[in-house]
Amino acid sequence: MARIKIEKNSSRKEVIVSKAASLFREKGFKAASMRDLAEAVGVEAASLYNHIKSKTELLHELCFGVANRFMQHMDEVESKKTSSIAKVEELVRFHINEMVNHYEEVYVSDREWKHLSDPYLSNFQNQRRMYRKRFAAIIETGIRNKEIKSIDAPTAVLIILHAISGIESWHRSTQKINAEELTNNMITILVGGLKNV
Amino acid sequence: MARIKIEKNSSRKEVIVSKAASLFREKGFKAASMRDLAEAVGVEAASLYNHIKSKTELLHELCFGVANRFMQHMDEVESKKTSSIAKVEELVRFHINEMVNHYEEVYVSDREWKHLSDPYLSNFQNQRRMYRKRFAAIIETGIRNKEIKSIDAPTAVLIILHAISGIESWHRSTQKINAEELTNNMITILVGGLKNV
DNA sequence: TTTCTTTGCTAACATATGTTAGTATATTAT
DNA sequence: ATAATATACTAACATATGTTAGCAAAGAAA
Repeated sequence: MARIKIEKNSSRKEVIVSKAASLFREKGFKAASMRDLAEAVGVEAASLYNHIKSKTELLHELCFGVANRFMQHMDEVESKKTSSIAKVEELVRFHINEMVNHYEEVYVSDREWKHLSDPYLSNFQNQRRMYRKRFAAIIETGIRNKEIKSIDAPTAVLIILHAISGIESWHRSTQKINAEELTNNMITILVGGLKNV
Repeated sequence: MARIKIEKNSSRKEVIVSKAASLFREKGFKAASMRDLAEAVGVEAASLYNHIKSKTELLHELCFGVANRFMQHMDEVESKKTSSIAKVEELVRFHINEMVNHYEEVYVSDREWKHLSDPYLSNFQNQRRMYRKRFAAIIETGIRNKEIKSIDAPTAVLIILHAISGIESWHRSTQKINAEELTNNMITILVGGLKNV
């Protein structure tokens, strides 16, 4: 009888969630079927329901898992006593790092959250809005301090976040430059583009 | 009997394609059903098939319509005898403009092309790859001329294109700054981040 | 071993979905 | 007015999909 293989310190549910991430990334949430997922996991579709409640639950887990990590990091950054530009750089580095190392989950959370349903949907949207507001506030402080060019802070946030999500293309490209070089290039352009000379 | 209303100089098919764009943008290609589309158009689902061949055809029309406009613009830019940085700026302005004024189509083309099927899929992917290569080539020339910072050109392209696709968030935000201001801010950060000082 | 719990399987369901057939009704051309 | 064409409608189909019910087998606990 087939059985879901687990690594040490991981539940069967975690295996399913992880496979779901890569499937949702590849095909999109709607287009990825539970039968696809079952096959990826090596089991029949019905068997998945011994471990999860529903397909949507998989999306919850992924989206809120990612959102929580970012929120927690934001807390940490805000509490530091560094310059605004340093904070921005740290946020950017964290985003890049997450996108490089937890590609599938972050990507899915970013692109597929639309398919959440209330109350999760509203909750997620609020978190997202809050995160961006806090990011923008840091930039605004930087502008007042003359560390950062005088630009519209929400626009800057929007540019930064979306630019980073472009790492998706990097992941799929055949001749990748290495991750460190990628990070440095992104910092140069994004943070460099903000800095007051 | 219900009838699809058309404006002057537009076919019924164009009305359908346009409504499809906004539906695909809102719900995603897979999640948007032909019945949804029919309702948006004001007609029964089966009636749509007097004008279109299939649901996928709608996606073709949208994706290739957008891709062709960008390709043609790239031809124009390349043939100009301006500096590299000016070319980059013109490309960026065009992208922003398209994203602001043809939001739905551009967005759908950007996010939903995965659901094309071969041979269209490969064709689209090739066009996309080509476009980016040509964009990167312009940046590389700029680097050799010392107009542009010494960075990895493909990474720069990736950042620029994805940053612009972030205009999606701007479109949905309640308190939008105006389009011109948005453009200027984006140019400042993106082109400013590239320029050699 | 015996009992209990976990995990898997087959079968089936209800529903949603893209699409086609066949027919009726407008609109346009003769 | 008549014929021809374009457009719409109802009904139905085949298929895909999320999920549940009921049972079997495997592993852990006693």
